[in-house]
Amino acid sequence: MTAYKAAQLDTVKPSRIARAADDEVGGNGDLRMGELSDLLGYALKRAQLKVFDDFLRCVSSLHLTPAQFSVLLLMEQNPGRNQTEIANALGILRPNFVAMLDGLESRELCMRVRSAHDRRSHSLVLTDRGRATLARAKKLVATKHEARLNEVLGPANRAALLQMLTTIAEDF
Amino acid sequence: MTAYKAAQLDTVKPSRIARAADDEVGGNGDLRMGELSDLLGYALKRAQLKVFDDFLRCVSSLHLTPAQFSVLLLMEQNPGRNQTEIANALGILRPNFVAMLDGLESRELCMRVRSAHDRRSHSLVLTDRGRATLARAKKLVATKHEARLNEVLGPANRAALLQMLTTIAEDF
DNA sequence: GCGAATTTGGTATGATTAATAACGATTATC
DNA sequence: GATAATCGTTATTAATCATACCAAATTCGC
Repeated sequence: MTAYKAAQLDTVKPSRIARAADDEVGGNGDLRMGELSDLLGYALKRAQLKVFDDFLRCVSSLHLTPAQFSVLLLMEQNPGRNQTEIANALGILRPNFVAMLDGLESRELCMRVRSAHDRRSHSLVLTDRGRATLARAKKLVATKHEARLNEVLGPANRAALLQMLTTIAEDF
Repeated sequence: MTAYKAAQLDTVKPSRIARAADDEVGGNGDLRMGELSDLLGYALKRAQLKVFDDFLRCVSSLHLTPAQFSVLLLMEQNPGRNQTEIANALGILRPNFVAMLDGLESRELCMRVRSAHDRRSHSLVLTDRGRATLARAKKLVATKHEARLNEVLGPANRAALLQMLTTIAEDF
């Protein structure tokens, strides 16, 4: 089946597949990881930590966290939206979004602008500096961070991985 | 290449692949997610949150978090190891592991036993109740949690996903 | 042997993230 | 025009993660 073929994609360290089922050591000392090696959630979390760590390294010169980067990206893609909309789109709770915006605004990367039609809400817009910083961040992410993932996984595997993760996030 | 073939595994909601490159809405209201949809780290985190959430649901009757489950698993696979060894294997810092063990021990799922050879260290062992709870947890995880992932992804995709995540966690 | 350095479990503490309740100002509803 | 809902915000708590440090026990160098 095409399905089984996927399981043996060989650009991804085939040696790992050959591990005996019950004496994996997962790189940690010499402890047996047992069925932990087959737990998707465990692998998911470890991978996520590594990827976030690499992201931070790659854009460290701009002092942007993954969360901040995603906020700036959404502002660029959706100029004029208010805090609730941006926060909701990212799964950030509105109260927690306030301090985050304070930080970005104090660095003059974005601005809260009182909306004319609804004077309760703040339209969020990038400043010129914000746009410039975002552009530089995008370049760093593409050429350093994602490029590295492409090396390790191969472009096709990376695409397949992204698709499966999106599927889990949306249809699970 | 076999690589490209992986990218079009079609058991995983092929409709998602067809999205236009620049007006994805990611399920959130109607905001444009932009290049966020192509950020592996973003997809990784969202998927991880969903999976952990489902894990919690599936084993809620046993009141076990993913972290607690992994600790019990490692105790079973490596009986008699001390706190430092178990914590290190899971990437838990020793100070933070203390309260965690306090919780498990107070529920009589495991015990700290003074080692005879080295009276500083505590050998960690599962109690009978701990073994029983772990067995039930394993069953719930396999038949509810991982089974659900198998449904959404298909078994082969699930295996490929697990392998790629492990690759990232280990060789990145 | 003996003193110095190391290791183990533990405490205290701080930073970060995540979640809930509530409030003033504004807008929408009826 | 009174009531309800929404927006940004504050306050607060819980959970997670990290660092520095301590006493007891062990190991190492000599």
